[in-house]
Amino acid sequence: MNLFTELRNLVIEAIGQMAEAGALPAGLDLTAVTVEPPRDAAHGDMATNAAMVLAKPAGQSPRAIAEALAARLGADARVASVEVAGPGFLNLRLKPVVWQGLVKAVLGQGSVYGRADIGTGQKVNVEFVSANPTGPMHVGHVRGAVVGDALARLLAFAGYDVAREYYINDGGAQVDVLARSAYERYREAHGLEPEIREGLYPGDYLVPVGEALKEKYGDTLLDKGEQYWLTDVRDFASAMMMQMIRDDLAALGVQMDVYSSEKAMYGTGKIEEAIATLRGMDLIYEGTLEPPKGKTLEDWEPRVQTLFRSTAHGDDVDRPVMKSDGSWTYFAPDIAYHYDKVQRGFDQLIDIFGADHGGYVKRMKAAVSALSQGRVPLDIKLVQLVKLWKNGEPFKMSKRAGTFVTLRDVVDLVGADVTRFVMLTRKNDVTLDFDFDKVLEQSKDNPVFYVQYANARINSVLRKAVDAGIAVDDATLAAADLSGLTHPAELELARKIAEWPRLVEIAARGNEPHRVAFYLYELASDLHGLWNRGNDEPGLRFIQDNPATTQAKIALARACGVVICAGLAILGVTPAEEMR
RNA sequence: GCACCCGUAGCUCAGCUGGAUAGAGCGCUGCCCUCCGAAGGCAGAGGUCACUGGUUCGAAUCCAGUCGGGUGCACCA
Repeated sequence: MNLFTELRNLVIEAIGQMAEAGALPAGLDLTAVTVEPPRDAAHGDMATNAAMVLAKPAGQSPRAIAEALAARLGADARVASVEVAGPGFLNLRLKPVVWQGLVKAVLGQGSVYGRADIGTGQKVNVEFVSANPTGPMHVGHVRGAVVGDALARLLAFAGYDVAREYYINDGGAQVDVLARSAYERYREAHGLEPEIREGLYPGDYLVPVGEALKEKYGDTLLDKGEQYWLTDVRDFASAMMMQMIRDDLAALGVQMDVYSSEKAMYGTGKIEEAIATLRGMDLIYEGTLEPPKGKTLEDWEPRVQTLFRSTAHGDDVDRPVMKSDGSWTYFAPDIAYHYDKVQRGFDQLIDIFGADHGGYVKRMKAAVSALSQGRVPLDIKLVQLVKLWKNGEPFKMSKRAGTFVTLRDVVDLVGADVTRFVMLTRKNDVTLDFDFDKVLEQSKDNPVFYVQYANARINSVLRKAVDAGIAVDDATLAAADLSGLTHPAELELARKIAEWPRLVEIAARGNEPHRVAFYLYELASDLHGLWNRGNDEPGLRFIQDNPATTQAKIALARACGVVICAGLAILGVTPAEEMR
């Protein structure tokens, strides 16, 4: 049930009829014809640009087309009035019965209302977080985790077949550092003084790892050279770190479908295969890169390396896949990993990166473009920094991890629901201020509270109705007589509810889950507005003396609640049944 | 030097992939609670959409350039 597509179909039909009648040329391209909510409510319920879009190809003036089209649209049973406005807009007003029907439809469909099928079952892979398994997740990861997860939920709601994936960066030097750091904690567990040298990870989250190592290996690793224990300790420690990360993600309500390991790709031939494939396309060559300009590198010297001709696919310079010593760069397994995703049959890939990886975007897109022969689009969302505030000043905390604020710190302080919602109140490419005081405030300034409060009010009304002996289950409400819902304030709320499917489409097309958060705020605002008007106009209150009237009004409130819950589900936020 | 992101009300930010008189919250100003739904409500002021060109019926939105701010720039991950 999407009123906007229904009305657009009406417009398209009318244009077709005009073409048949000879009033318009046949075979016009109608893709640009839109039916949208006008920005100004005074312009009616819906507006179409059809006349303006068709004027040129039809060789007629916009107003002439608009007048003729208006006559046909006005004949439809759903349309109350049509007017030509401005440069050729057609403003439609719909009859109250249309909005009443919408409320019924929402109640009938329940949580699937708004579910779009723009995905048509296409397989999408959303890769996010992908933090190094060297410690607990910190705030910097939280935003990426929330955005990725909400995006996955949004795309699933929009009809895509979504897989959430985490790429474990366990193949590089940083896990060796982890192993050495854990080894010191292992020595510590034996009562020896740990030597946390410069460059090792000092966080005390490694203390339990040291103890676990002691439990497993006893003293057999003590006083042995690194070559004896590095591999084992590394695997052991990174596995423990991954478990911790999984727990952190779970605390945030994020569940991955697939964990892929970088290390696991070494020795399988996958990297070699991916590079060979590129080589077969003449995109791999031996060469020397120019030194970067404007940035002085003291130790720069020309080196012959194996390079990927990423410039052939839109990058600025070619990128090395092999170091001068013959080992792979980080980029090589990442190419292989993305190649693997392509081979697994995904129709679309999405990566969520931290903004500091912005320089990596073009080469990754180039690689996917080459390896999929342009078939699989890769969208990379860069997630900007989160600045933490408390008591009006930048917030630093070092509970257990050294110098950074962990995911757990944040979730423990404000809860997963608040964390998630607030992280989605900005689009991804803008920095976000996270103020611990404000996000916990119970007032209108706080969007989380505001939306939750709206849902709580709706539930409160439902409970009161039940207490009064009025049946308010969805089936009853959907079948109730809603003809009493005619007040402009009530229809305005219905209008907002009608926008939900449209919003889902827009948000999903742009991979922009934050739009859902903003929509919910607006929807809550309309609900609160209607509620407040009940103060002055008792006739607008949801609970009335007449049970039938009450049912009609509650049907509207309940429809609003259905959408709030659906929206919150996409954000991964639990709806509040009541406020405390 | 190059690339990417950002620049919208005093502040924090939305803005439907090109639509009409550019919106919201905070802050500010003025009204409104003996009571009936006030963890508030109503109304108002506040804008050269960084700047300059271009594309067209129409630009905050697309393109080019300029100016500011941020980030990243061989052999790290």
